[in-house]
Amino acid sequence: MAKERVTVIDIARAAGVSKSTVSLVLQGSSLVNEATRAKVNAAIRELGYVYNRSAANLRQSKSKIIGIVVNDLTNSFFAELAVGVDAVVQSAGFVQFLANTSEKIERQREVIASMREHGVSGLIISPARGTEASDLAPLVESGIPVVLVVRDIAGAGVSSLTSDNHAGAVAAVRHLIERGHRRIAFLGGFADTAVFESRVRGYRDALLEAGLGPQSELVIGSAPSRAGGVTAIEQAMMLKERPTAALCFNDAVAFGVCDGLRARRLEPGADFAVIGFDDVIEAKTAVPALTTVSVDPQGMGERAAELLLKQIKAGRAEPEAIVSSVRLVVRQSCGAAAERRMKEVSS
Amino acid sequence: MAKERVTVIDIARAAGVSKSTVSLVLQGSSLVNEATRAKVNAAIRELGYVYNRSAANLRQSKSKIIGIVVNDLTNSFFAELAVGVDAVVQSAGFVQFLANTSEKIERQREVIASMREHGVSGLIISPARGTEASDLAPLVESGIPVVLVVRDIAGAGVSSLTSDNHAGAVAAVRHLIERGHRRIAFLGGFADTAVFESRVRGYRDALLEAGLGPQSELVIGSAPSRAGGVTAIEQAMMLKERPTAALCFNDAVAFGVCDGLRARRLEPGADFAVIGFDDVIEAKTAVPALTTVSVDPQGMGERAAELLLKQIKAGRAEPEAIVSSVRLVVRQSCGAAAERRMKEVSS
DNA sequence: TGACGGAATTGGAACGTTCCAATTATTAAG
DNA sequence: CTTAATAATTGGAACGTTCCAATTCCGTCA
Repeated sequence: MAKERVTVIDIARAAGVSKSTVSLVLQGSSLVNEATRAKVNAAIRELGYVYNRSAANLRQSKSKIIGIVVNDLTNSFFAELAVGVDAVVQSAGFVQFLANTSEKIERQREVIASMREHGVSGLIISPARGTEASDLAPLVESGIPVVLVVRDIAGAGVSSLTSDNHAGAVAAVRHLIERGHRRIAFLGGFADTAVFESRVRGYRDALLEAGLGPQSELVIGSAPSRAGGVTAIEQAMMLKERPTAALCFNDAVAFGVCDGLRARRLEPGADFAVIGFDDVIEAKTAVPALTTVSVDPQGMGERAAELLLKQIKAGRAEPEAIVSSVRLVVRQSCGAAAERRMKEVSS
Repeated sequence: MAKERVTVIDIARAAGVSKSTVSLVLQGSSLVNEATRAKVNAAIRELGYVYNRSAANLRQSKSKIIGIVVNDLTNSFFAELAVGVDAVVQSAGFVQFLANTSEKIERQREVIASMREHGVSGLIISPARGTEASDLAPLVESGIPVVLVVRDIAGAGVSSLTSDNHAGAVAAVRHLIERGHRRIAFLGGFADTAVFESRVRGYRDALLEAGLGPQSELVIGSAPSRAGGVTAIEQAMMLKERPTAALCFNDAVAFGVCDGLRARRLEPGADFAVIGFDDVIEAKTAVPALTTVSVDPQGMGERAAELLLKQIKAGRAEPEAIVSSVRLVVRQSCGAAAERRMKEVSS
């Protein structure tokens, strides 16, 4: 029962042609006669041939693999990003090699090395916290196209695709100010990331623009998770002057903030306004539906993949830094929808 | 700047040894002298050599890749499963090839074919809805070790790792009955899956055991998502005789049910008892914390990977069907924790 | 000194594909 | 019927590694 591997040579023999012809058929070449193509395909089915990509890769010294490395797959933002990438990558005839680093630089180094050994033709990386340009240097020198996504790294010399975090935060805070809020917190996230930095900067700028001084005690970091959101809002509610609204680092934190609010018998959307960031799928269906800055992770994954494929096709391309625009999606959790409904009725 | 690929031969030349010796070093063979090993390693670093796995795979006709195909990566249950697999697989020196089928049989066929072409040494599959034994036949005939996870497929002739859905459902429903509930609903999930079938069977058996007749109108299917949970509970509340408690198909549905309850000004845990299934990470931190049947997706991923690695090592092993036990984790959403606290105080 | 044995090293063949240049078959034109 | 042009097919080399059998090295013992 231990079957020998069937190779192009076996197919060739069965179909009465040469291995070169079989190879041509495999590649869908137009050079081969329709009748022989049929014969060959029949033999392939007959013998249960499976293509050996290792051999092909070796010969052509290139593969149809693209690698994607994410820092936290259990965060649904990144899971969605990955499925976005997968969708376009596979429809371009590539296959995706996905690795999760759990924010560990060392693990990231390993998986990138492993991907290079497998001869990926390109890499999409959402770098782990603390990744520096020097960590990526050997990779970019090798000339493999790389697209950094979500988190950019200064001086890395590769393309990047990030969201306009600053503008998103500004829009969210302006909206809260319009709704009459004066004490607005920024909750969650690790302070040492570029994403955090730009979102907080947007938050500060919007506050300043409205003449509301910098309220440093209202910026409260935490793990960027649901649990982190709970602790952040608890901390915020310990202040003598409590906030009445919060912009959260991401949607997971925002959900945690809602949880923490309810634990204190406060209803998010009614008693306290909360705005998230990212617009993960659950944001729409949660109760109250989450007002959030839509980043469209899946769409970002798709665009990153397209950018990468373009670079692969073009050979060596100039690195470009794309910042994709975001928009505020107003739902219930900031209390705005209700007010607007009233306004619509009264006008 | 276009660099030539550096190969073992270049290393050999630089280190003044033969390519065979370099190969030995690469494989960590004990045959090679410590001094030469050092020389070779120095040359490897010096020239920036990167191992070509395609060539190695071709020669040895085996790879260090294991494939994992899941039916829905955006569901955090499966994302966690994947990270569990990744953890053990990578510490065994393998690398993970992850693909998402989005429940599409056709896509599943493609990714499995692609993985075979890449010469994976084993496959962990959480099959798409409607997958039949015949879909997997060519794969299992090829002798590649396969472990089915989460969803078993009758007659496939491969190992499987599932959770004890029946026992979990029985435990959950018994708990609700003990708490005094008499009208208990089963909410969410697609009726044509084996997982649904066994959970509902457990639900029915527990009801029967307590002399509560079959309450067929209380079994309400829906998409196994948060949005699905909202619609299911809405439907349940339209009945003339409303339920007072529900066992949900999974945690996502349970969260949706909580949302739907709140939309009707009912507080989950106080006014209505809800129990989930799976115990995803958010279950613990949600408010109210979700009572749920713990399936430990990450642990399941780890066990599936271990099972697969064992089979790969053993060559051809007898297929085994493992059903991993589950346990009811009582938190707040079923109202039990509060009662118990009262009891503890009074006793 | 020579023979022996274990440790370390080595050249060449092989893995299954693709590419290239060359060959053969077919058709069209004169 | 010959020649040219085009279409279809082909054998062999090459890709970078590992494996095998063979060889060299070196110290030890008689």
